[in-house]
Amino acid sequence: MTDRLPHPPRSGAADDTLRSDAAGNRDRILDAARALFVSRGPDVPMREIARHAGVGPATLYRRFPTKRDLVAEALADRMRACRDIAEEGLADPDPWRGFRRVIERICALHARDRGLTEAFVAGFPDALDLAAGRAETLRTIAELARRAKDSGDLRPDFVLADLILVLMANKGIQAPTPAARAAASRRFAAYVVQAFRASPDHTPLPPVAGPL
Amino acid sequence: MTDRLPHPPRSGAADDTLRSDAAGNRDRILDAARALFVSRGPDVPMREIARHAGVGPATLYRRFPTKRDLVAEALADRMRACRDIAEEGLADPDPWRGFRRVIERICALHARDRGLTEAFVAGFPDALDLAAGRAETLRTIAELARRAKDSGDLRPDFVLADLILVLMANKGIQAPTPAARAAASRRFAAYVVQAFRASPDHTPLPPVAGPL
DNA sequence: CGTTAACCGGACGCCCCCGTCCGCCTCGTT
DNA sequence: AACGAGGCGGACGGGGGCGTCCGGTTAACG
Repeated sequence: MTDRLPHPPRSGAADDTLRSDAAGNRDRILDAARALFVSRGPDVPMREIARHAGVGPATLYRRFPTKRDLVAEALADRMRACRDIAEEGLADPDPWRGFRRVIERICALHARDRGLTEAFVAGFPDALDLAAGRAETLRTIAELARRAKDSGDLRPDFVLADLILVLMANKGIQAPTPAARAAASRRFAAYVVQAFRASPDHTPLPPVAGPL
Repeated sequence: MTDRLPHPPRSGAADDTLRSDAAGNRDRILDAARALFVSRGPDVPMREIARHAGVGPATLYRRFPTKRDLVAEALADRMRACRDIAEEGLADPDPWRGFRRVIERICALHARDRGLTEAFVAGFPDALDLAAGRAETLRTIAELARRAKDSGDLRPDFVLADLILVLMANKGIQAPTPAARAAASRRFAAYVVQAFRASPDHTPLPPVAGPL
């Protein structure tokens, strides 16, 4: 109980006390995972990622015991991109233009790999990095939405859950090639922006949650 | 070549020269398939459907050699419902109101079971019944859209592919319970209607297909 | 340059799903 | 009542993904 451990219990963060080959493999695994998530969706077998990275399955599982760990690490920078997009939108002097660009850019980002959308929708509570990034992004967008409502451009009955709704819907868009999917998502985002825009005749929106 | 066959080559339609127990089993298989497609999505294993119907796997496979056959037969009435919805919309004296109702009702229908959406999006060329129903539905909606554009209520840059886009997006909507999914889809459909409505400031829409 | 501990990947066993074959059973008819 | 064609479901072999163990290998350090 009182023994001093030869290695301090590795904190959750990426341990940089990794042997050089191990670190290289780790990076290659992450690269392969990112590439495959984009090209073949988030359901690629772990095996496939390992093969593509040129390592054995054991190495992959040792470094990332569960697929969620791998996804979390692989998607960390995308999540940061989401945060940046939201903050750039908030920085726009015109709240509505900022909001609009946020919708367009986030849809485009999420059209690239759907794993990010899953992280956003489910917001899995493990993977703290992702959850934190998600929360901060949503907070920023909420503030942006408030300002856009105040300026009278965003419809007042918009709620933040509608953004999740749009991202889920965006995830459903399929196309034979990544380029086609991007184009379809772009058009979809344009429609969404139109739908969110305030309009003199505001037919009331159905409630977010169904009747209890 | 000139022999008269004891049984005429069974036409693609459901053969009614089926022994009574076989017919009963066939119906129970279809009921089980419909129920499971709704409650657990279109990816339920064939085994599960057979178990739920109280028959063995062989019986299921004998009656429906491929899963696509089963899906086609199970979804035939939903597809008919789509057709009816479209025609009722076309019958509405106000084209825009008809169009709007078609969007709402078709989204609701497709929110119930996603298998129908797959049939609509992919429009698989086997399963002739489904393909025919899909084609007729789309033709009717195209005509309705033309009228709604003429009346100035539907934005002129709407194309029929946008309906497919919306259905794909609708398919992406997830929720813990069927009721919640229905509610979310309802709200989504309302947004879509708003997006499709003609507006004085028509910011140009991104093209349907991306740059070549 | 030698030692050692960490790392590597091939191989294993498990489970689930798929599609098919075969011996028994049952409906429909004579 | 008895027959036979058609139907039935249990059982089989194949394939693929998953998560883990172990003997060989290699980086790191004295």
